[in-house]
This record gives sequence, C-alpha cells and structure tokens, in this order.
Amino acid sequence: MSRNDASELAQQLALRMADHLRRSGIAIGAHLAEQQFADELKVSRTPVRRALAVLAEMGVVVQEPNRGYFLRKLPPASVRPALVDGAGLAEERYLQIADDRLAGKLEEHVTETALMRRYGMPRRELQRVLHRMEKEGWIERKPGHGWMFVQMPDSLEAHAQSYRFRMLFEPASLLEPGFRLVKSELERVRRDQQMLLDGGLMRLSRARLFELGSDFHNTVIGFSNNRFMIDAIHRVNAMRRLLEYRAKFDRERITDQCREHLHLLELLEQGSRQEAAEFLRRHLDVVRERKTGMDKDKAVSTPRSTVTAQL
Amino acid sequence: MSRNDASELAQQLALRMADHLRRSGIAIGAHLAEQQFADELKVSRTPVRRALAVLAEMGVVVQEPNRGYFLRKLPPASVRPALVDGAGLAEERYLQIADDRLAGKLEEHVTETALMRRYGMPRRELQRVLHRMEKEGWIERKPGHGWMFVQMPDSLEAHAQSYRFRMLFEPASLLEPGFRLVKSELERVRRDQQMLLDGGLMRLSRARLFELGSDFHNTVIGFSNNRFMIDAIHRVNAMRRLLEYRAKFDRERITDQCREHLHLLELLEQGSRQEAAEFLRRHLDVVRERKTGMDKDKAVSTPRSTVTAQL
DNA sequence: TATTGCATTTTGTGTGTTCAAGATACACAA
DNA sequence: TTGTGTATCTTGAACACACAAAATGCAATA
Repeated sequence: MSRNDASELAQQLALRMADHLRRSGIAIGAHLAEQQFADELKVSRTPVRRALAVLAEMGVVVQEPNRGYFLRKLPPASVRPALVDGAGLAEERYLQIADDRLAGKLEEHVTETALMRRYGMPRRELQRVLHRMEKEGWIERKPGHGWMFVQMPDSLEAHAQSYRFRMLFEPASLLEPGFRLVKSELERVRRDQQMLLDGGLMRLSRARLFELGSDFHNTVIGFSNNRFMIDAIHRVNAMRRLLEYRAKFDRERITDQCREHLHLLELLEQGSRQEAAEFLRRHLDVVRERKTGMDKDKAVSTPRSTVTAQL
Repeated sequence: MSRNDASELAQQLALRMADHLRRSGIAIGAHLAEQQFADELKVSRTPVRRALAVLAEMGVVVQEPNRGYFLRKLPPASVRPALVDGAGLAEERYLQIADDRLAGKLEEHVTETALMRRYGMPRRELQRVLHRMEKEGWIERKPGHGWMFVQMPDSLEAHAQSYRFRMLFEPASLLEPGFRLVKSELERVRRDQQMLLDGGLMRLSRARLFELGSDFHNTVIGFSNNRFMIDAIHRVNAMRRLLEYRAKFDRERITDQCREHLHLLELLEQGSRQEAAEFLRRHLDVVRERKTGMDKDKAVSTPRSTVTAQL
C-alpha cells in the first residue's frame, strides 16, 4: 500500500483527494493547483503537497518541474476514503470499542486507564476516540473520574426511534424557507446513486455502501440551510452507522432505495418540493418498516429507562 | 462565598446538592446519606463528603459525629447551580469566547495557542471548552492545525430555524410509543413553574430563568424515551442559550409561558397526549413568532451559505 | 445491617521539554 | 500575475514526572 513515510494526515488527504478526483468528473491532464486543494480541505499547502507525492507514487498524477502536478489517470476504486467521518488508524479501535459495548462486553462505567490497558492504545489517542463518541452522544464524562456509556435501547428499538425521528424533520427540511439547491452537489450524489445501480452495488464494500447512503441524505438535507436539521441528520447517521455495523442487510433491496433516491432528485430538480417531501416521508417509512418490521405507533419492546440523572 | 480549599468538583457538587435540597421538598432534620448522593451524582463518596463540608460551613447542614450530616435549613436561593450544563470556572471563559465570536471579534479560523494566549488559560482547560463547543456543534477541528467556527446565520434567523425544528419533534415526542410519564419529575418542574408565577419571575436572574425554561422542555421531552429526540432538545437548548445571551427579553411575557407550561402538565397528567401535543405545537409557534416576529414560512433574511465543506 | 470515618490505591491533570509536521513567507519560474 | 519550490516559524502531540484529589476498601459505630 504505497510508502509509509508520509504523515497520517497526508495519507488521509490523499484518499480524500483521490475520491474527489474520481467523483468530480475532472478531465485527464488537468492541472491540479495546490492552494485550491488546501482551501477546500482546510489545511495548508504542506500536507497537500505530501498527499500529491503519494498520489504521484500511485501513478495517479505526475509532477512536472516548476509546473506542479497534473492528473494522469483516475484513481482506482480500491482506495477507501473515509467519506462520512474522517478517520485513520484510530477508526479500527473506535469500532472495536463500539462493538464491545453493544455486545455487552464493557460495563456502563469505565475509566480511561482501564480502556488504555484493554485496547493497548496511548492516552491521547483514546481520548480522541472518547471525545468523538461523546460528540456522537453515546458516552459521557462523569463529573469526577471516568466515563459512562449512555443507556441505549436495543438495536431494533433504536432503529425504530431513529426512523420515527427522521420522518419528522427530513421531509420538512425540503420545505424550509432557506432551501437552496446546489446543482454541483446534486449532480455528485446523482452520479453516485447511478453508479450504484450500474453494478457498484455488488462491487463495493458494505461500509462504502453505507457511506454513500448517508451522504445522499446529508447532502439533500444540507440544501435546507437549517443548521439544526443538518446537525440532526449527521447525528442520526453517526448512530445508525454503529447500529448497522452488526445488523443484517440485503444488497438486493438497496436497488429500490437507489431508484427512489434518484426519483427524489428529479422531483427536487423540477422544483416540486411539496411532492418531494411527501415522497421522502414514504421512502423513510418503507425503509423503517423493512428494518424494524414494525408498525409505526408500536414500540418494538419495552424500552429500558433512559432517563438522565437529573438529581 | 465560603472557603476556597475544597476542590472545584466539590464546589460544583455543593451547588447541585443545594439545588436538589431546595427543589425536592425534603424535610428539615432529615438524614443525608453520603452514598445516596454519590450514586445520584455519579461520583464517589469522597467529593460528596467535601461538598457536605462546604454546605456545613454555610449552615445548611450539620454534622454529628459518627452519624453523618443532617439538613438544618434550606439553602438560600442565592446559590447559583449550573443546572443545565455542569460548569465551574471554565464556564466564564466559555461564555466569553462565545460572546466574542458572536460579536465578530474572533476570526473564523483560530489556533489553540492563540486562544490560550488571548484568554490566558492552560491548554487542557481550553481544550475542554473547545470540545464542549464541538459537541454543541458550533466549532470544528480542522484536519491539520487549528479550529474553525461553524458558519452561523445571524441570531434572528437562527432562532427562527430552531423553532421550526422544535415544532416538528417536540409535539411528536409526546406521542412516542415509549412515552412514560415520571411522576416525580413532573412534580419537580410543576413546582418550578409555580414558583416562577409566585414571584420568582421577578426575583431570579436571567440565566436562572433560562435554565428553568430549558429544564421544563428537557424534562417533558425526556418522557418520550426517544434518545434522538432527547439529544435534539439538549442540542437546541445549548445553542439557544448562546443566542439568547445577548437578545432582548421580556420578563412580563414569561408569565404567559409559565401558565402554558402548567396547562401542558395538566393535559399530560390527564393522559390527553394528543391534545397536549397540539397545545405544545401552538405554544412553540407563539413563542417563535414573538421572538422572531416572522411568518412561519418566510425566511428572516437570506441565510448565509452554511454548506459544510464536502470536497 | 447500613452508614460513617479513615487509610490506601488509583486516576487523571499540570508542567516542562522535545520534536515531527503543519502553517507561512518569500524567491523564482512559467 | 499566478502558482511552485523551499526555507523558516509555529503548532500541538508525545513523553515523563510529580501531585492533588477521586475511587475504593475496611474497621468502627449507631
């Protein structure tokens, strides 16, 4: 997997840049300006430059003295960009901890050092993982020492809850007064979904499929320009990712989903937002029912108490 | 302001315990078991013990040798417990940074050390503040060095957005299948609201009024047992706190709100959830309109683009 | 038996230093 | 004039140690 002397950040950037190149239909031979990437990726030119060196070694780009880098060929689909949530080496541990917790192998109350020992990772790295989990809302710092996992209903009920929540605000987001469709982003997700239908569905990894699905919803809700709804969809997706990590899933059924996604984009493009909203609501309802096999107004099971200590 | 030789945590706990004693209608002379507080506050007995020592010095409790602490009198209302979000010394800096940012005194891109210098706080403390802001969704780590404030619409539009969001899920939360009313909590917020009507409204600080309002909604939505909705209301409240920090506000109008809150509790107690949901929707709509002076489907202003870099 | 009082263990923060690498400034080439 | 190449400055993570205080275990007491 190419040289290892580039920094971790540079490696990540290389993957993201590769993904960008592949998805944005840029022409072979085009000049790739360093500063432009730097601005888009919110970093300085230094790591961009290193990332380009990595891509050069892969043969994706070529460097010409004093003229910079040029695209030589589109990067192979094998490069795995962490699309939804930036991640690198810690990602594996993150999933491992999540998995252990969901499988009941970790107590509700844990201390940092115990986790350090158990997963053999340095404090700083662990803390980053914990902060991310905290941000995603499934672990909390205790006032004194240690951390505490948030009480979660079982996977099925959690799914049901998330879809009931999504059915409330996702359709409504299309009707927000600030709604503005961004053509380039719409085209990007349209290409993604089309690619899935054209066989990508069978070819891509499960994680990748999930990411593309999340990205679709993130992008569409993003058009609403309502910060609260945008936050909400990101949060739901982060949680869903963990839940779906173990759930069964059915490649065939995703075909329908892609078709529906494409149809939704069409409705939006025609400006039929009202209709699109209604369609999205039904779309979510169908997915919800398939995943939980449940009536909308029935609880899946008696939920454990999730009341936060209020004292 | 009592001695200062207790740890910061103990100080915080003392405030929270005082608040708990005042609000939970406990009898004078009652025995206060250390372990019970420790469990509720999610800490060990050690800091609880120190907190009790602080309260003893205030004359709120008395210690009897080998028998423990006993309540002597209810703590004065002057003790300010950070009810909504635990905080201590860092709280001040947190608000200061928020204020500076909203006032445009801080650039969009900032580095940790620049902030350390500017606000004269140690790295660790600053990082905790930054992580909290990140959790609340208004700042993000850049991939390389530094942090980046999230683009926010102006205060008025943000308010409008938040209320449109709340009108979607708050009423719906009352209709969740997992909805379970917790009597003791309902009584607690009822007492709070009643206390406000009985003059507390004019007596209490602005921050305190805000906290009691937030707590009301948090508690009611909490009955839904839907984790996503509970997260959402916490998030909205965190953001609203910052926005309202500078906005004008009208003590008189809160009287109506309290009455409506009490009415909502009655409806819930009668089990009229459907009716309660509809009432809550109207309640939010009224508050929304008063705060933004806007029609529901109109944008307050052309919102700035808040599209997150997707590359 | 439950709870306090106290001693002991463990945890996580603060401090200072070092260093890889990200940010930045500037000269030079196209 | 724009963008690359390169040197320099700055940042923030890693490491090690000391210490305050939080967690824990146990004897004493109501």
